[in-house]
Amino acid sequence: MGLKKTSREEILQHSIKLFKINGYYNTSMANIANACGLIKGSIYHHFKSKEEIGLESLKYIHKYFEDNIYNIAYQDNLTPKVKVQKFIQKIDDYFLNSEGGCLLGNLALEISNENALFKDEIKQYFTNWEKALKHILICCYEQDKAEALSKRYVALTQGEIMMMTLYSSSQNYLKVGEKIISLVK
Amino acid sequence: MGLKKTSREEILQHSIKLFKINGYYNTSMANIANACGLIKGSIYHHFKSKEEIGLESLKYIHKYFEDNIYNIAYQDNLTPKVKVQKFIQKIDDYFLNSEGGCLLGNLALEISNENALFKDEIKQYFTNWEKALKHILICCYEQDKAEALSKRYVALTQGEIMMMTLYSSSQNYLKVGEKIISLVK
DNA sequence: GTCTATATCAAGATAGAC
DNA sequence: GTCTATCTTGATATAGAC
Repeated sequence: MGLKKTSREEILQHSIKLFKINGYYNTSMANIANACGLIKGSIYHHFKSKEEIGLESLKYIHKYFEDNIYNIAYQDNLTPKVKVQKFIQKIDDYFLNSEGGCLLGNLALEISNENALFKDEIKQYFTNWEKALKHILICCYEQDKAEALSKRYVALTQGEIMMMTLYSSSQNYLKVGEKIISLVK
Repeated sequence: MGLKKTSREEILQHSIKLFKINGYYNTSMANIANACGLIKGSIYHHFKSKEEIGLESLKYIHKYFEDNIYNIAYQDNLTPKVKVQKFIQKIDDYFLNSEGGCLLGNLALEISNENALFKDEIKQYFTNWEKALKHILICCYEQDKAEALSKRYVALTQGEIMMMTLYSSSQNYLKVGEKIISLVK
């Protein structure tokens, strides 16, 4: 058994958890290193700066959503009803098990004003979320209506994640998904 | 004309703006002092710590909402329709002119996990917001429905503030208020 | 009430040994 | 790839002169 080599991905996963729960500025390189069983200097072998870790963390989550959730909307062998059910199911699986809520939503409020790269990534994440949902809803609604519904439900989901985190209760969050599913006949 | 004496309130107003736009941890005592035309050491004459400024900032906003917005719901000389119109109008006036969005929403995601005092204040702010809206909606809906609608609209408002800040567009935010108003006949 | 000056600590980051 | 050690900066906070 060789010695454990810490991978970039492993560092990102620990970073994501810390950023979500404690925030970006309130998470130090020492905190990240400690979570990985390293000391802070060692992290710089894998990433050139904290900002790079932050941006890669956002991209990592974004890619997960693209590959596992948004893509459901474009699997045109599925019926719209099945699509929306799978889509919501995957989103719920993620956020009901995500301590600290939504990293991209959190950082949108914490630092998107300060960092254009972070802001662009976060905007793309939300824009593509809306696009995917719209692509499902287009089955039952005209363009403008489908788009308006999608935007509203992404915003509402973020608002409910905020409340779920604050009140430690998933009750109202879950109703959002049910409502979206009911929009598709 | 005597020399300007900096008041606690003046410091809070500058702090609130900085916290909203740049975040809590990313705003330093030096930033706050600079905005007030002081140097950082001087702030400690007015507040004993940054944490006290943070908590007082939350309470300051919360009190503004209580005294100027939530109270509208309890002015029982007004009709429900007028109440909801004034209520929404005041909220829109605030957030459409609030660079950086909602301080209490922002700090809910940035640090409520870290600071129980902050978290309690933020929860009270949202709970009282929901209660006030429910008190208006109770004219047209039964208890449970009024409460569910209130919670949903507070969450949606926070989600739309997030999107408004991110995309620099108030279009979707404004539709939320229209929808709430239309709920009351 | 504000200033200068400073104490103390923790942050991000780098160099070089192993 | 990880470590020890260190550099530099900026953070919160305090003491005491004016």
